[in-house]
Amino acid sequence: MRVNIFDVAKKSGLSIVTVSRVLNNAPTVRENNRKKVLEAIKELNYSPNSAARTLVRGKTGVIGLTLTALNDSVFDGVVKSVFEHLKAKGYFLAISIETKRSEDSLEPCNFLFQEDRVDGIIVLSALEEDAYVAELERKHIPFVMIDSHGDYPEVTTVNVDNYLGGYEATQHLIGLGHTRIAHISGQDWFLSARQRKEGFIAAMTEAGLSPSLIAEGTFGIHCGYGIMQDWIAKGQVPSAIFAADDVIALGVIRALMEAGYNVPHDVSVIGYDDQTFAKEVHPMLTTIRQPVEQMGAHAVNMILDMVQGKPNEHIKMQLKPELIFRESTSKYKGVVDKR
Amino acid sequence: MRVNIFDVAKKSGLSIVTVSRVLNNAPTVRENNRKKVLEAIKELNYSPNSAARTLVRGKTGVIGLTLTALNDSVFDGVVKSVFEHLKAKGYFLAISIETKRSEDSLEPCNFLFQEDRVDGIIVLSALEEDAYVAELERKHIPFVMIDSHGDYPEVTTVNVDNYLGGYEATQHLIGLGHTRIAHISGQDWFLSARQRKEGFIAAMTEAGLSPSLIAEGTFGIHCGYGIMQDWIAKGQVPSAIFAADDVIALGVIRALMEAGYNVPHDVSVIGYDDQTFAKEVHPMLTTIRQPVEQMGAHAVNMILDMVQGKPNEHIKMQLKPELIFRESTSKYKGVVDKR
DNA sequence: GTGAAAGCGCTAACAA
DNA sequence: TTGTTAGCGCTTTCAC
Repeated sequence: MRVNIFDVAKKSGLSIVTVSRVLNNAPTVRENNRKKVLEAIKELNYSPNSAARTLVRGKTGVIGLTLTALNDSVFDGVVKSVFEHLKAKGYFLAISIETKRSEDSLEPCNFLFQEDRVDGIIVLSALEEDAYVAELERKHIPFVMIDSHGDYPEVTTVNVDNYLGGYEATQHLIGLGHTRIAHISGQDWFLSARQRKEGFIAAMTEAGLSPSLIAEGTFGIHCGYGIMQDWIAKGQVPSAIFAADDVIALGVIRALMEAGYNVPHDVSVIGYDDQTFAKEVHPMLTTIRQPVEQMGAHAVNMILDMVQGKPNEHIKMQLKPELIFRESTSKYKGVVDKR
Repeated sequence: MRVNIFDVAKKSGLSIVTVSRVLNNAPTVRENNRKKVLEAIKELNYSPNSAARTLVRGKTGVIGLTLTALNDSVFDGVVKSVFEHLKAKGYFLAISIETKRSEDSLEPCNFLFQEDRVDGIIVLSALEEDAYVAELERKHIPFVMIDSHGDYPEVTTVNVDNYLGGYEATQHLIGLGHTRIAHISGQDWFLSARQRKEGFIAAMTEAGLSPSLIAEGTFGIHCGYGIMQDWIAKGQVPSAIFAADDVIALGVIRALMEAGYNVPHDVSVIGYDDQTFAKEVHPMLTTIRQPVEQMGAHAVNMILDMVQGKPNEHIKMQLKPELIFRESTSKYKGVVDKR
């Protein structure tokens, strides 16, 4: 059978209480005895049973994270960051991957919420946010949302300033001399998509340009290709395009290349997210990078504060994105015409 | 305070034992009483404390998964599959992201292994496999390895036939009429890299071609770009290239395009893994897809069998990859020369 | 500084 | 069919 605290007590000649004290770094243990216990622990290769601890302490020591996809540089970065910071504080990470629920499913909105296996939850860019918020509040499970789409005054959130990102992406293009600039946005029900678009509009308007070329696309999907093809067919090729994410940008570039346009010579394209592939493709993507490490770090700090009962005035953290200037954008070279 | 089994017992007018029986679907409960209990459970919104269950049952109901990166279509697919299959069996998924250990770290090789929080572990394409295997066997933690690089006779593994993948990729190129075919491999210490290379060599040799153009690259890193540039500089441009993964292929294509070559007109390039971006780039990548869903499904079945004590003769499962023919490869058009 | 005893919430023997 | 009793391994009063 597994070695337990009694075995350690017996071996060290002390009581289980003293062993427990050593385990928990209680100051009231004679140095000599502490050594004995530590030695016994090492010799027996003992480690405390976490279920027993959880039972008596009422805390599990694990934080849940719900997300929809892993294969994304932003999510990947955030998850890694969350994992590392949790690990540093002695917490475990449990993951729940939310797939689209079938319409008529009666299943509660998330697996992780069904049991008491986590002390708190980090919700990363959820699809069905409203349901999550409602359920989590009903169950009184502490939670933090990263990249939330809706607006929940009572909820603690960590977001990146998408307005600023859209604004800076557009300014970058304007600074390069472009005036006919298009934007392909994400789905409108994503707050982030709306904010990037607003940033675009603001920058354009400020520069006295018309922000009229806007198409609504779909994050992460190859919509850029179709939209661009459409614009090409209609003879509406702008000299620069701000795509709401890198995948859209990729599709745009593919359509342009197939139609004989050169990027960035004929058309500049800027993406968003700085996906891993962004610096592998030809041309390398100019894009907006999100501060994934910080996002994870803050989310962890906040959720642990909440779990540990520290006051938390449902903070709204807002982080800044960063422009990464690579090859897919360049100075305006003149009227665009298919060569 | 949280509602517990006593509350349910009181409310339903039965003992906690009967409640427990209902919870565990014991057949020996009068239908009438079962209903009463169920009703009380619902009214009180009760759910059993998992720590208490874990403590008494000696099983946690969670399976750990260790990996090195998420941002990869293959890993992503496997993790999703593992998650879904575990969920279907009522298990939770805990994740540990292995980052490279600092040289002098005394830290045990993996976080998840340190406590008794998991019933078993799925090791996904680990970097320091030997250490893992040793540690896990020493601790008697059941485990299954997916995409293992070394050769461990005693370990249960799920792998994809990389030899076959390399063979088919090469055959595809040969079938297209190519004869001067190069291969950029992954690091040689990856079994998968060696096997893909062997498949390449076998296919070439079988066709009476010389498999002499081989360069050792680095999985997932932009090595393809540099190697291809080198070949171009030396005037050693083959008419087709089999890259050991899609990222390498991307780099190869970028170098070719920058040097004025057309892919696939001048040079055909085939990748490996079918990353998400593979069908977004221009040209869309021809590649080898791994059966990620099956990999996850089998790994889960195996680990749960082991956890539940079913006999398991350290199975070596070998799955088949699939060729995805897209745009980056085409029929041999004649001598390659820069146009 | 240390230990005896109670109890966290549940399941498994054993009786009834 | 149901309930009583005894733990699972640990932490936490509360005496000593």
